[in-house]
Amino acid sequence: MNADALRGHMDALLLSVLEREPLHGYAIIEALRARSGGALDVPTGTVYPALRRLERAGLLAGEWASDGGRKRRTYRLTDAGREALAGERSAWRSFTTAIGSVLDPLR
Amino acid sequence: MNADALRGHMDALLLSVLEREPLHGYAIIEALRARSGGALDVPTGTVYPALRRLERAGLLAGEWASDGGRKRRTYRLTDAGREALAGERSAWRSFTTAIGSVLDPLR
DNA sequence: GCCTACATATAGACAGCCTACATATAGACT
DNA sequence: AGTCTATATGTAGGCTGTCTATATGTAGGC
Repeated sequence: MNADALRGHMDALLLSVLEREPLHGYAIIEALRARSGGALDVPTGTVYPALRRLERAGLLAGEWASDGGRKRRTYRLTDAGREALAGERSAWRSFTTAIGSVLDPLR
Repeated sequence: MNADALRGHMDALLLSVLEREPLHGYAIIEALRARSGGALDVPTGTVYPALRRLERAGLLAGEWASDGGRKRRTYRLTDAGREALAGERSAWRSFTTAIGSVLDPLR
């Protein structure tokens, strides 16, 4: 997976994976890998700053928790995050339609 | 259309639009707009540098021509460009499948 | 003369994803 | 005890490609 291709779609991925249940960063990375069948292997240096950014934007709410000795920062979708996710989904459809109509010779 | 979303897909778009016939930059922009039903309106400051980049990479070959007093630089796909286009198409399918599998709740 | 469409090009800003590094706990194996 | 792997979070700095803004010039309509 080319790095640049992800540009601008990271937010949608993070919001989407948090739709059903709150997760912490590491679990999010695993969920992305699992859901994509291994195609998406996003480095920590991408995810953690992105989560912070989304939290600052009010789309996520983060909270520290402890499981044994390990500290985890668990993120959940805010209401604004849920709205943003709907927008991202819509944007994704427009995006694939637009690029697809150029790339796909039969259309 | 969000600017960042295009990242890493510009090459595929440009190669694809040049697949059938050589075109000059301005015509490429119009072709992208037409094929996408107006969704893709790529600024000149994006296209011209990108064409140069693809030419340096050996995927396109550019040639100056004149139509009346107007100078045009017409680009055509090289063999390497045709191969690259096939790779871009394949990458695009992988990409949409991967992202789609995360974004689409029914899958 | 002025405006729009056609046509190309560059400089500099900006954003976000990456690599690499730093830190720390838990558990398995030797 | 020491090592290794998996778990878990985080930052600094680099890279690169898209954008905005600007510049230049021709052709044709009004």
